[in-house]
Amino acid sequence: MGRSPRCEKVGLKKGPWTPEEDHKLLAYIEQYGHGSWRALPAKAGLERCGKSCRLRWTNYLRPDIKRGKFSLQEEQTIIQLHALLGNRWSVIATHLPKRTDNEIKNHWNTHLKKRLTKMGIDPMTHKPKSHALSPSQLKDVANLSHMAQWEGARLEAEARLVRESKLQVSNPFQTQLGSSASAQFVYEATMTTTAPLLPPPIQPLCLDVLTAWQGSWLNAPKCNEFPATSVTLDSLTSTFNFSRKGEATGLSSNFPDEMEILQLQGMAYSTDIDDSLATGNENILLPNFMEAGLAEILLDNSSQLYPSITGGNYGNVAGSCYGDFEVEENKNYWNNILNLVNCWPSGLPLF
DNA sequence: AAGAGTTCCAACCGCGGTGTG
DNA sequence: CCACACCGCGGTTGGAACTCT
Repeated sequence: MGRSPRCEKVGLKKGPWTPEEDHKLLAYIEQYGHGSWRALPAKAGLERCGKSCRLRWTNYLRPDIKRGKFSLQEEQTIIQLHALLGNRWSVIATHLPKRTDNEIKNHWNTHLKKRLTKMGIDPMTHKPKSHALSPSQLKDVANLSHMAQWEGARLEAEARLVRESKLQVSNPFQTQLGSSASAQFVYEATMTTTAPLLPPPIQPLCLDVLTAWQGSWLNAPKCNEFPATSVTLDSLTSTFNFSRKGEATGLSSNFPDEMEILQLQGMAYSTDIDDSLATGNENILLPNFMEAGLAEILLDNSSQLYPSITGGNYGNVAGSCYGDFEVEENKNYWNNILNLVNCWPSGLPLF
């Protein structure tokens, strides 16, 4: 059966979009919705193939897209979800409000992958490089990888449910909200606009695999033994101190965006942020992964904080034993992934 | 100032899944 | 069941922008 060529028709334009083309596409979709992408270019007066139009819309013109730098919170979420899901960018994008899968994929490939590599973590497996592990740890890692595969499959299935419920939202412009809307929002929108047939969003179970994973690290032999952790598994929030906007550990300068995300995700924080900033009341409850070491590790000045990572003399990377900093980083790294799941509020689905 | 090297990201390509007649 | 068309996804690329020497 041969697949027919798509964008190869003679006369169809390729390459960068002009403002005029953008305007045509935007105007058409706002008025009529995209409908069939195949038919859209002719109707909209564009000399492009439908596929090119779809890409331009979903990755650039959609009104709910946030552009610009990724916040630290977003980067953490990407890394944590990538550890569970791998390169399933569309699924990951459902957890990053206003970000497209293409943007996330680009950011991963150009920034995050390199930073993980520098940390001595394999960006594809999210495991420390194997030469640093003892045989018993390697065995644990193998077992837990198997469990993580199951967990990833479950999360992906839940993401599929969300996508399916989105498709049932009747208003075409609501469907254009696409990946940015939280599952709860989609569920509510669906319940108010279509027949009440959908089940409520699924509340995921605790991610036992990662608890086990962490347990394996904490029971590691002396050489790689982690110091007593300050982040307990059953502590869903922790006291987070900061002096003012952007100066806190783990918060980048676009602080309001991060709080917006936390609110979207239903994260608990006890004190009104603005009041705290104004009055100097600095104790605010935030999910504990916000204060963990990964935040600092991922900051661009990590080379000063962690000289061993970026070529300094600290630690013994070449041998079988990590330096204390790197051991701590690996522990925090997995704590963060675990916390992403454990911190998820009971009222919101993870996917 | 200029050339070389690097980074970044919008856009393209091709595959697989799914719907339809 | 088959053939085909459409859509969405992940991988890759080309060139603009930026940085370094």
